[in-house]
Amino acid sequence: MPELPEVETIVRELGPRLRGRHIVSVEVLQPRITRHSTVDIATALPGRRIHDVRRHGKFIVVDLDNGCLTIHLGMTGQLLFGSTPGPYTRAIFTLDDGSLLYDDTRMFGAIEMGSARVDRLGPDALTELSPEALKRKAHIKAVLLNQNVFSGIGNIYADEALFRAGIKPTARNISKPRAQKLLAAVDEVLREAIEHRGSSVSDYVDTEGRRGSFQQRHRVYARENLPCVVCGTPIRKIVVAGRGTHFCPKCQR
DNA sequence: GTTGTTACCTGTACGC
DNA sequence: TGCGTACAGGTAACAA
Repeated sequence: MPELPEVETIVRELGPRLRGRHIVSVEVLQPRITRHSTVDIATALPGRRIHDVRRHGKFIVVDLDNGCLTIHLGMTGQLLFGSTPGPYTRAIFTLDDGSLLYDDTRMFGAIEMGSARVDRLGPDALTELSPEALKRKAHIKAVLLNQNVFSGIGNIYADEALFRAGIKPTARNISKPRAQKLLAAVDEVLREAIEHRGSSVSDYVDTEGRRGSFQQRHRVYARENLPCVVCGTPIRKIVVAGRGTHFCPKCQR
């Protein structure tokens, strides 16, 4: 499931490969993936030149000579160079020097013209964040997952950051010192994950089909009933904000 | 405006 | 082996 570190890894690979390239044609094999687009990308994109590729939260933004294209990988989206189309290929971008496939088994991802959805997001989680933004009544885990507060954090890194900060996922209205500690943990865990090219938990791979390795460093996520790496207490799993949530009942208060 | 719940979607794991 | 069911979690839409 691509969160900020996985998308950052992909964007770093896409940039050098796409900058300056021209889009020759686009074939949309599954119309559902363009459900958010008010413009038909198959007719709008051919002939356009790619200026740059950047990221905001979990969104990939491809800057063109006449606007931009936004890609969200959802749960299972993949962008692959030099790959053969398969049963889950949802779109094929033919460029002047090759092709780029968009594969997505569950089709939670989306491709659209413009940046309407990106414009509504909160600040990127890797930028300077204000602890005041975390001052909310909802469970702190739900606050971290709220992309309008700040964008890029998903279920894995929310659990990992809360563990490092020693904060229980169900805490509410946390104090400023605790919020500052949490923001530092968010920054630390995201940067560490980027160094390891993200976490490959289900089927995340980069543009060359390679897996990340940060899942080997998870301290709580997907470690239910295993001993806490700090105190040995079994890691518990509960549901918070409708998501599987892993934490150490002793280390996190 | 804020918060919580549900739907969408399909592969995988599990029990029978 | 084959079938049915639960689960995983990204965002959007809806209800309270």
